[in-house]
Amino acid sequence: MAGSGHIPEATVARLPLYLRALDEVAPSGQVTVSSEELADLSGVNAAKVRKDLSYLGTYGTRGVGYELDYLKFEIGRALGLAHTWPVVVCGLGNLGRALANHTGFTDAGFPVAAAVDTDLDKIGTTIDGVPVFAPAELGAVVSEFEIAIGVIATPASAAQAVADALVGAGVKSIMSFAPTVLVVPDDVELRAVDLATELQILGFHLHRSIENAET
Amino acid sequence: MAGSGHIPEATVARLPLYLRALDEVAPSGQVTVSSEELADLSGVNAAKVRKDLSYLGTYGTRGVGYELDYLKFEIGRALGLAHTWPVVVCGLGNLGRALANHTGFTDAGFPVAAAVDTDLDKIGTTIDGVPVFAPAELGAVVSEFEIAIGVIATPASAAQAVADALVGAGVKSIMSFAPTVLVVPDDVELRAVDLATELQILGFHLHRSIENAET
DNA sequence: ACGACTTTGTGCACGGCTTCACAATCACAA
DNA sequence: TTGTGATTGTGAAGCCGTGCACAAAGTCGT
Ligand SMILES: NC(=O)c1ccc[n+]([C@@H]2O[C@H](COP(=O)([O-])OP(=O)(O)OC[C@H]3O[C@@H](n4cnc5c(N)ncnc54)[C@H](O)[C@@H]3O)[C@@H](O)[C@H]2O)c1
Ligand SMILES: NC(=O)c1ccc[n+]([C@@H]2O[C@H](COP(=O)([O-])OP(=O)(O)OC[C@H]3O[C@@H](n4cnc5c(N)ncnc54)[C@H](O)[C@@H]3O)[C@@H](O)[C@H]2O)c1
Repeated sequence: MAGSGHIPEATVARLPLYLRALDEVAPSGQVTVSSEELADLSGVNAAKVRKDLSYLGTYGTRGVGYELDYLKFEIGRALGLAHTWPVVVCGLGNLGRALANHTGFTDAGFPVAAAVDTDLDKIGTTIDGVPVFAPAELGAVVSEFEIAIGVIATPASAAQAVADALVGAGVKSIMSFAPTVLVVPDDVELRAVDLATELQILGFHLHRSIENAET
Repeated sequence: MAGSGHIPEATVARLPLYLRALDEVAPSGQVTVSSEELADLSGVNAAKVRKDLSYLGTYGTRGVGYELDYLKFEIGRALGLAHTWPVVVCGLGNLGRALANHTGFTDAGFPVAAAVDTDLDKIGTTIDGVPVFAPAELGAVVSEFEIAIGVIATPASAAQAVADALVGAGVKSIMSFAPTVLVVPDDVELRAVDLATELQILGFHLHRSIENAET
């Protein structure tokens, strides 16, 4: 079964974890991995690992496990890892600079090729090897650097306008750090990373455990 | 029904969104909000909003909507927002500094009270108003500042050791940015924010839409 | 060649989340 | 007081993801 059919979203979200786990095993010279081992390394259930991999059409060998190199290749292919997707960072403030300076993204195939900011002092300069442009130049930047992904790291008040500009420039994938609801067309993939919300969820659990302790 | 019973995790994750949406409405002088309006502002389905709010035991008025101030109070109470939860940032590199310098966390009730780092040049100094300590001092720091949440922004290779140290110091909530699997006891709440994985998920969709276009 | 052992692939049942649809309920005007 | 219009609260159905459990299928030692 399985094969190149539809891959569930939950599975897609775990594929990068498997890939990372495999990279940790590789140096050991090991040739195969069992679903159990992969499960331990990636922090998920072994049955889930097997079901996930079955969606790729990747077959392991019963009694042995999965061939390491082949599995890495298959997961990488499913994720489209052969391609590199250049990123533009919008808003080079505290967070934007940290992102631009991060080498891990380039290593994963997502080089930060350019940035845009409204700050006149930054426009025209190169920060951490990343050239900075004015927002008005976004369209040209997207074509020039073949930008595939836009990262929004501006204040929340500017986020929707930046998102609109990215969409207008033809960008189909956006990752936003701005704590606000963004509206984008259906064919644009939006992932919102909301750190304050993450903290509030932690706060909720802290709060509740205290309440329960008092009871 | 409902009341102070168990609140589903999915609902908890949306409560901060509602709170943010309500803060946007407040200045308008409006007294009540309908579930529909709240749904638009927070980007979720109206029925979901009503069901979520019903878990809080917060009752709106049929034909009218929810009283704004009362709703804000109730959601805030459910999230434990009365309390402030001091945070320690572990690893003051690119990302750690951005986090430490971010005012939004303090505003939301999560002040960055202290940081730890192995860099001898940083230990003993104050960066962006945050005092920096050596990892060995973590236990003392946690008691001294009544730390409730630990944020891990060290290289992945050090993340598990830092997590262990946080757990050892009695911290029950951890937010990690390190791209690695962390193991913590059951009574410790761990939220892993993996930006490279987020990008890879976007990459997957880009990859697939290209594939489909070719077919 | 064969049996013992290992590990995969998946059918199935379960639980949680989402969404629809609508009766119940309230405000308010006449 | 009664009718009208609006909006909530929730039962029920459907969907998706999880995890168990086990037959199928391979390896390996003898
Ligand atoms: N710093 C953090 O650790 C952190 C944490 C969580 C969330 N965030 C969110 O990330 C976003 C950025 O945070 P920050 O701390 O880097 O803010 P910042 O104020 O340091 O930086 C914002 C940058 O965006 C630029 N900018 C403003 N309007 C712009 C526009 N229209 N187009 C392009 N650039 C524009 C500014 O010039 C500035 O350089 C905010 O929405 C913030 O809430 C930040
Ligand atoms: N910078 C980013 O935008 C970004 C994006 C995604 C993920 N991350 C992840 O976040 C983490 C931090 O990234 P960064 O760019 O800030 O790295 P960095 O190298 O700039 O900073 C790491 C900091 O941690 C300190 N450190 C090292 N070992 C430590 C220990 N045992 N205890 C305390 N402090 C220690 C170092 O002295 C340094 O200051 C990494 O795991 C990285 O993969 C970063």
